[in-house]
Amino acid sequence: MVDIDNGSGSSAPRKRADARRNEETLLGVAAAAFITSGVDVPVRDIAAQAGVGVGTIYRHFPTRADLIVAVYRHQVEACAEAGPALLASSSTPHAALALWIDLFVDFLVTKHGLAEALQSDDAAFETLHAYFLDRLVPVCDQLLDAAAAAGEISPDMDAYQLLRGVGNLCIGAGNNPRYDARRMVGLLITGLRLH
Amino acid sequence: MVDIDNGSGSSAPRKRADARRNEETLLGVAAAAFITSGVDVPVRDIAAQAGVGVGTIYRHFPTRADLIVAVYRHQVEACAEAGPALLASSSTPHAALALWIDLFVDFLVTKHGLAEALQSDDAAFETLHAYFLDRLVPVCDQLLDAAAAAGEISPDMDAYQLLRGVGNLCIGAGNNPRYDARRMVGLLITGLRLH
DNA sequence: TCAATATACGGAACACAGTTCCGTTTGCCA
DNA sequence: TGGCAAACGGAACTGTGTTCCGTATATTGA
Repeated sequence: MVDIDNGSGSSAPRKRADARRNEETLLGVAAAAFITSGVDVPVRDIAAQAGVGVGTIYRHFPTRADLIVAVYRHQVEACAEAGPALLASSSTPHAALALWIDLFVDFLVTKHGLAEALQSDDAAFETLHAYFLDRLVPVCDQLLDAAAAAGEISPDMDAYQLLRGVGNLCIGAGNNPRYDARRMVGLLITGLRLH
Repeated sequence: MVDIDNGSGSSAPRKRADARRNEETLLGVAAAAFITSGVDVPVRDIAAQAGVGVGTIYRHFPTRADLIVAVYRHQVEACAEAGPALLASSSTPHAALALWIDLFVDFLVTKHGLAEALQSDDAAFETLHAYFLDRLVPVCDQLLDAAAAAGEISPDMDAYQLLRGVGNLCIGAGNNPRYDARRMVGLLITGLRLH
């Protein structure tokens, strides 16, 4: 569904040069717009900024979720890859889990509206949901397993549920000085620990 | 902003009978619609169900938030009043806090879309936000103070922040069997406890 | 270099929900 | 019962997502 390559190699028939150029431009403009206006920024605004028609956006990114995924793919990958690394370098699995969750939270709270979109049950965000889950649940699962094996946490904590809870706690952070998502998530992870 | 009385007493000039009747009807229809379609049900749908024009809804309830508050006012009051009662009847302040939060969570997870609306930064939900906060923050504060005084929790937990976190955790509950908001909130409250 | 053609583009048009506004109706009181 | 303030209904306006199709153009083969 989301295919950003095709700059040279790969099998697909290879896209036209203007199409590739537009896709590139759109990714850049969207990234900037997400920062200034949140991921809910109107499609028309992005189109206008990029100097293309709305049709062009929809052709490249059939749903808003596809655009969001494309913009943040690198960062999500980095987060996913940090999981095993932290597990190897931390003093205990629970510490690794806490650090990894911190990474995830830092990512979410700096993306205006992303946490909201991630939890939305709107069908338009299905792809977004699926991508994050596919990529991060296995990593989280690994960390939870390790912590459970070490007897640090109860073995019945589900990775999906934990990520969902953490994502929920990040909603509204970043535009409300009285709410500190990091602190709340910290409490949640503390609560996970056995004694 | 929200005035539902005027059936007889009070000072205001007293409303016309048809107006009072419509308000009553709208509250009933809205309550039913909120259950079947969530608090985001289109205004037109409520109007059609009630057999009135949309203008009539807006006249009685200037914003959707006013309608939601009117529908759930009794339950919120009950929740607020349960705070001191639980504090008096529980074994420890932390236990009272946990029970009270459970009450709040039970309320939220059974109202499709309410938790989302509560955290939305959409200006239309300002009234909703304000009402819940005005009514519940002081109660939560009292419980937190008592628990802190008993040395059960850290004294720097802010009631607003805790309620916000709990509200966030309730988002998406009730339409996702894989996510148990009660469990997540339980972890949060556990994490609050010192040792 | 020059058609021919598939590919991509732009933006008008449509769908849908919130909200406003005003001509019409109706309850109330003298 | 007549007059009027109060309330009503719903058409119309706004903003946003999404679709669709006539037009433009990159690419390719001759």
